[in-house]
This record gives sequence, structure tokens and C-alpha cells, in this order.
Amino acid sequence: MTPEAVVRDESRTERKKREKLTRIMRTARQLFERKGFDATTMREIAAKADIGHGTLFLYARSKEDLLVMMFRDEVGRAVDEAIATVPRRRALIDQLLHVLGALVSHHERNVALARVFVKELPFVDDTRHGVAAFMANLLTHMAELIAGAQAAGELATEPPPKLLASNVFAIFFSVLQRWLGHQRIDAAERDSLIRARIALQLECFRGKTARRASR
Amino acid sequence: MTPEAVVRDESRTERKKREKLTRIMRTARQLFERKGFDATTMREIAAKADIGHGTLFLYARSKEDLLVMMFRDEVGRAVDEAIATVPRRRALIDQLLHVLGALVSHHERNVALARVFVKELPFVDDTRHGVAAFMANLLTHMAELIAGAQAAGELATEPPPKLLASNVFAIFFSVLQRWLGHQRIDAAERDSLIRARIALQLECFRGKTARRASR
DNA sequence: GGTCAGAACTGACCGTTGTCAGTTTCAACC
DNA sequence: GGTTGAAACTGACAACGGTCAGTTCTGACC
Repeated sequence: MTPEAVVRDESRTERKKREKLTRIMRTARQLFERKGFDATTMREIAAKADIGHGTLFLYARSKEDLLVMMFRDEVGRAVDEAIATVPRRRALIDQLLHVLGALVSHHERNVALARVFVKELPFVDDTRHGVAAFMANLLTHMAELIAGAQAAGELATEPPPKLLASNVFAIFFSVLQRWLGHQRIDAAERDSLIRARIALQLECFRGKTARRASR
Repeated sequence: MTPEAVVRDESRTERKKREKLTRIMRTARQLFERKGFDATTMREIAAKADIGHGTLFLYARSKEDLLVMMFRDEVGRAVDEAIATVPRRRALIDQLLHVLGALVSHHERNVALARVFVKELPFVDDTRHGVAAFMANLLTHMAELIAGAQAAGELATEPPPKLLASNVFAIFFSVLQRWLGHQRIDAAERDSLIRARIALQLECFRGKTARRASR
């Protein structure tokens, strides 16, 4: 099924819905970025998107939901690009940080909005927007990088890649939460913490070559 | 300074404030537990605590804040007790799970409230209630358990205990978020995930005896 | 092209949280 | 015990998010 076919198959209703959603997302992005999350009202977004404000709640269950949908799109694209440009023949940790760094970079563009996103992320209802799919995609690719390092002998083969990827992401995410949360740490400390703590999880499983060299 | 001295030094204003806070917390706990978080209103809490509802906002910046204050107290006590009863001469992971398990047990009493708490925890303003102190306390004691295992030769001495404790907690917390968040996993899966993933972080640093035995 | 079921849409409405200008209470000092 | 400045308190108020009964649109079928 080509994209054209998809578009052609679309009924008028479906096309209008899609266009409306696009309009909503663009408007929301503009307002959230210009005025901030709290200062933007759902009524305002609806008015600027030229729909009744009740309609807006058919597309996003809540204001937070709207922001998560928006971020999921943007962050998803950023991560996809980062995955496509992972440097080959580099240490595993640098490859992982290449991907996770893309996430950080995106969040750095607007810390206040990122805070809301990161706060909601673990709690959104995944049946609506594809947050679960986004996470699954990210973890799968991280697991592939890990499996690659295992195949190359950089890492011991015992730990299941998926489980290790989950741990690495959990560690990363906790630093992200700390950065965006109450404890105001600066960018430098954030980055060095991310590296040090992920290294602590990977280090132990360093391949036999690496381990012998270090002892 | 004995507690009596503290009480004696207290002015009438200060005593009334303290009593009012106690009354607020007790009332909030009752209502939150009976009716749930959303169904309880700030006006209702204020009325039952016999204060103007504007006053309530002098004691808790928001409704979420109120819940966090309440949980911080309860969970703090639960953790302190767990720390005091850590089994000696057991594997490190069992000791850590003894403490973290106390947290889980408490949250199991009311999952809906725990969800709000866990969602807010990384983002509360730590200058008000002692959330930062609570976390510092927990991480310090976890680090002590780790240092103990290192001294006993159960664990390699390279990893800084504090850093390792942070990682263990991050991993634990991510499973907690997943349990309370969108992906509904059951208690059994939650517990086995917690154990497996923390083991993955600790395993690598198993002391020389243990490592030799396992190879 | 007429009919109809259901999907999409709307805005008046509700109850909420959180604010703030004005009021009361308090303790320290004369 | 009178004065006073500040801290604690209050509830009318504003503005918001979210709901839902009623309305409009749409496309499938005869």
C-alpha cells in the first residue's frame, strides 16, 4: 500500500480529521513554545485551530496528553535520525550516548515543556498515541547496539541485551528526571552523571579482552 | 535540646501552626484514603480540618503537594523501620530488596494514591517538605549496605557505593513507574523484574570468591 | 436523490484549584 | 496595658479544564 493509495482511500471525513489533527498539533506547538504550558489554555488552542473547544478533547484527552502527543512526534523523529547515524566501530557507551544525547538535545530546546513531558511519559495511557511503540522502538535499537557489542567481543554475552537496555534507559531517565526536576543540576554535571552511571552498568560486563587489559 | 524544651520554647502561634498542620495531614489522609485523590477536594479537607480553604494553600502549595507531604511521612517511617531490620549476613541483593520491598508494600496499600506520589516525587520542590532529605537518607543507607558487602568481599571494591546505590534505586524506580503507570504489570512480574534487573547491576561486581566459583 | 445510522462536532455548563485584598491574631517592645 | 508591625488567616473571586446533551455532517444503501 503506497502512501498515495492511503491518501486516495481516505474518505472526506478521514481527511478532515487528519488535517484537523495537524492543525491542532501545529497550533499547540506554537502556543506552548511562545507562552509556555501553563499560560496556554485549551480554549485558546481550539480558537486558533478554528474548532470548538469541546472538539479539542476528542483529539487529546487532556492538556498534558496534547503535549505528550506533540513531543512524541518530535522526539520520535530525533531518535530515529540518531539511530540512523550511530557511529560504527566505536565503544558501545559512545553509541548509546549518541542516541540518548539526541533526546537530551531536544529537551534542551525548551526545558519547561520537557519537564511536563518527562513527568507524564511513564503515566500516559499508551493505547492512544504511540508512546509504547516509541519506547519499544528505542529499547529495541539500544538492545541491538548491545548485541552488536557482544558479537564483537566488547561485552560479555551473559546479560540479555533487552534487559541491559532497560537498565541503561532507567539510569538515563533518572538523571533526566533529576535534571528537569527539583534538584537543579547543570548541563555539565548532567552529562557527566549520565556517562559515569551508564558506564557503571556496562563496565562489569566488559569483554574478556578489555577485562584482562584492565587488571 | 530535648523535645520538651522545643515544646516549651514554642510560642502560641507556633503551637497552633503545628497543631493545624497535624490536623490537616490527618484529615487529608482520611479523605484521600476513603474517597480517592480526585474525588477529594481541597475545600472539603479545609472544612473538615476547620480552617478556611485559602489557609490550606499556605500549608501545601497544591493538592499534589499535600499528598506528597503525607506519603513522605508514612514512607519515611516505613523505610526507617526496614533499615533497622535489615537481615545481617545475607546476600547484598536480599538486604537491598528488604528495604525497597518496604516501599513496595506501602504503595500496595493504595495503588491509586501511590501513583500520584510516584509521579510527583521527582518533581516536587524539595525546599518545602523534606523529600530531598528522605531520598538522601535512603541512598545513604543503601550505600552503607553496599559498602558492607564490599568490606565482606562479596562485592568488588571499585564501584563507588553511592553511585551504585543511585543506579540500583533508578532501576527500582523505573519498575515502580511501570507498575503504577500505563503498562499494567502484576505484582509477581513486578517483583521478579525488580530482582532480575537489580541483580544485573550488581552481578558484574561480584567479589572474587563468588566470581571464581561461578566460572 | 432520499433515508438513516452513526460519527464528528459544539458550546453552555459545572465544579475545581489556586489567588489576593482585606481582616484578625499575635508577640515584642515601650 | 497600650501600640504597632508583621505574620497568619479568610472567603469572594477569576479562570480554567473537562463533560455531555443536543446538533450537524457524512457516506452507505436502497
